[in-house]
Formats: sequence, C-alpha cells, structure tokens
Amino acid sequence: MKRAEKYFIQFLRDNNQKVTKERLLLLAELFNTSGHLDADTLLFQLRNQGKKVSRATIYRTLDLLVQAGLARKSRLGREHYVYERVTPGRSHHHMVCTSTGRIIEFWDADVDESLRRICQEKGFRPSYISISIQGELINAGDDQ
Amino acid sequence: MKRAEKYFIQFLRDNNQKVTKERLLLLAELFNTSGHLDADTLLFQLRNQGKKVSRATIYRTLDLLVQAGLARKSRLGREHYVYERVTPGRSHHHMVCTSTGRIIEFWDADVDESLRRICQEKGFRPSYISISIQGELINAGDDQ
DNA sequence: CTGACTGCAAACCCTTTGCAGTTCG
DNA sequence: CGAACTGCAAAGGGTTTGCAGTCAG
Repeated sequence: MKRAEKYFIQFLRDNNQKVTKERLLLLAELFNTSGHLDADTLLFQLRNQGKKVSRATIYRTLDLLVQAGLARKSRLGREHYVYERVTPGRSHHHMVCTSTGRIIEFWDADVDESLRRICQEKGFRPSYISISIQGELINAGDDQ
Repeated sequence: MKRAEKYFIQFLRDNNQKVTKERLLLLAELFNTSGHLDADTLLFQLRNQGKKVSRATIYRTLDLLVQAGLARKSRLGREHYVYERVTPGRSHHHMVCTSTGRIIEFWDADVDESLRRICQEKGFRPSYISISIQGELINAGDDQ
C-alpha cells in the first residue's frame, strides 16, 4: 500500500503532474478495496467517510492510475466501467453470475500458458489476457 | 444464410412477432458480414446500398437476434457494443490489437475444457466463456 | 507566482424509449 | 381491422469536458 503510493508519487513527478490529497485519497481507497469498483461506489465509500471528491476528479484520477499501471479498467458484462487495483504478479480472471452479479476470481497457470502459446503461434504479443465467464453460481451461498 | 432466416422467422412466429422487411434485411446484413459490427456500421453499410433503416430499429432488431440466439452482443474493449453472427458449433475467442484495433479469432479445445473443469470445481455453471487478449500483432501485414 | 488541479454543470455519445403513423397477418 | 412495427426525436445514464476558482511547487 505504501509501495503503491510511493510509486504513484514518482509517476506523477515524472509526468509533471501534482501530488494532491484527492489523488492520494483515491489511490488509498482503491487499494483498500479488494474487488471491483465503479466510480460511483468509490464516491459513496468516500462520502461515508465524510470525504468529498467530485465525480470528475474520480474519473480523472482513475485514468491516471490506469496510466500508471496501478489500476485496471474494464467492463465485466456490466453496463459501466469497473476498476480494480493491480497487484503485480497476481493476475486473475472472472466468473460473473448473471443472476446475482457476484464475481468469482480464479487463476489457472496451465490455461495461461496455453493462451500465451497460442498467441505466439499467431504472431501476437499479448499484454493483457482477460477471461470472463458468464453463468450461474450453483450453490449461491455466502462463501468467498 | 437461408437456414438462419428460416430459423429467425420461426422464432418470430413463436413469439407473436411480425416478419418485416427491416428484420430480414438486418439479419441478412449481419450474416453477410464476417466479423464484428456496431449499430452505426450496420446503418452505414445499409445506407451505401440505398437501404434505409432507423437506428432504433437496428438496435431493436439486434436485440431480437440476440434473443433468438443468432447474434452475440459484446464489448471487445471498445467503447460501444459490437454484434456478431453466431455460427452454431463455431465458438471462438478474440485477440484485439491495441494499436490497429484488428481482431484475430481463435479457438482451443484444451483451454475450453480446462475452463469448464475449473467452473465445475467452483460450483459455477458457465453459459458463455469469453477470452479477450489485448496486445500487439507483430507482423501487422494484411493476412487474414 | 504560475501551471496544474478541483468542482460544478453542461456537453457527449451511444443506446433506449414514447408516440404517431404504418404495416403485417 | 387490430396488434405489432417503424421512424423520429427526445430522454437516459454513465463518462468526459470547459471554465472559473484553488492549490501545489
């Protein structure tokens, strides 16, 4: 967490951008959240802590975090963007339950390796592999 | 192509909906296009042939085609929806070139099987598996 | 101080929807 | 004929942007 902040500050300096409290706040909030966040959720999480940041700043900062490689932006079958922190070396994929919206993360080294092999065969240099499986969670209990 | 039309007509009848020239036109155009289409591209393709259909009808009909299982709707890392024809038994995944936007389709039975196995382990019943690999095509020639 | 940032509200853009007129069955 | 459809234009909803005021360096 500290590491990310340090990295972000360096990134900002390198790009002639300013280190503001809003930016550090958003970074911290993103990194305190384990799963996926959309801009509005982030806004309300902060509001609940009595912290105010405008929606515009949230979007602008999230983009910055994406540029810095600290966050990832995607659409997991939902209508709007969701963001999540990037943890180096901890890639994962998603199963999205179409009835509850719940997201299960998973990872499989063999699958990953196979996909990279296929890319190589096709002359494609992969930068990001995303697997999204839609379906239904069978025992929709409350584990995980 | 004929097969799809027949199927679509049956689908419409079964659902108490009407077979209109606009619907058949859109079905035909989707099936004449090999790759991915967004609503506007479809609109312009038709305009170029002197055929006029409103945007609203395009969206409504595409949804119908999705319901009928003849088309698939997704966001391939682009900002808006893209649609593509569904060819039964011909599932595939995508590599999206981040510099040119070009899309390469691929399929691998082993990967598919592994993913289904993982779903089973997690108690998840998959209905649609989507793999999207972003990266760069190395020899960006003009093959395929 | 000056350039960069924030907040606000308006603009955007693709998609959806309400309505009046048209067409299929 | 009557229910369902089309086209138009306006509404929607998340995201982006212009601008005036504020703040970091």
